[in-house]
Amino acid sequence: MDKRIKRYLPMTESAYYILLALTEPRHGYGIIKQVEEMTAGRLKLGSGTIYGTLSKMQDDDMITVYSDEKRKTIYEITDIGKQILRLEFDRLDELHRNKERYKGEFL
Amino acid sequence: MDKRIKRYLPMTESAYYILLALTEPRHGYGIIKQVEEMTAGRLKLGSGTIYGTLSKMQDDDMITVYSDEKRKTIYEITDIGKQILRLEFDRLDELHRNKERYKGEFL
DNA sequence: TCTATTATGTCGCAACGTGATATAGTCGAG
DNA sequence: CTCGACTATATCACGTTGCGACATAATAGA
Repeated sequence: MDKRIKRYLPMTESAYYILLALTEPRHGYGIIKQVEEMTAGRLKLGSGTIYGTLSKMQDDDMITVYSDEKRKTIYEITDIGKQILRLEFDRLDELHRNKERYKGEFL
Repeated sequence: MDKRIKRYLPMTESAYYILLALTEPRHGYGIIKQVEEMTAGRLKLGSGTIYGTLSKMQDDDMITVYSDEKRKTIYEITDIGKQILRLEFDRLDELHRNKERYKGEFL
């Protein structure tokens, strides 16, 4: 596992949901709407957040620009992106386990 | 729910584990060791991280300084701190549910 | 025609994590 | 009794990041 991958962990909530929204190729605005749906309206991503994160992810080969139809830019997750997402899944599992283990102390 | 609380969500991994380590009052170094144990050595908090986060949390009444025995400073979680932690638990539940729901698409 | 929605992009600020650095007490091995 | 390892706390500067604000424009419907 190289440094490029490690740099992305822990993943921010925004970055995590942006990647998770890419179950299928989507354009920026579609990602915003998908994340809103996944979080029941809780998380509304600002344009600076998606387009900023998206171009950073592109630099790091986590996503590719899929196509340009009219003025839409379609993003697609790469194998590297999937790999990082899976590592984040593992981290989330750990967080979840520790939550279950200790939450009783804080009720 | 006031702004003071909302400002802490989403919580960073470091802040989350620091609070979670306060199941009982602990001093800074004890928190570092407890977090290391909870994460099986994965997360080693730097001194800048704990003492920085700890004094910020103190400013926001999430923790209180419990006592000074010799040169140790003991930190204890407050009711506000517990409240924020519980909201973070809820957010983590949502993350976990969405992970379970979509992870199949990335294997 | 006007307004809401879709759609993309940039800029600067504030916040955060962290390593480096400094300081000092304790305790066991040699 | 000395030396190194570990315990313990604290501050500073640095780079990265998230994100709101702002700008721009096309499209669809009222």
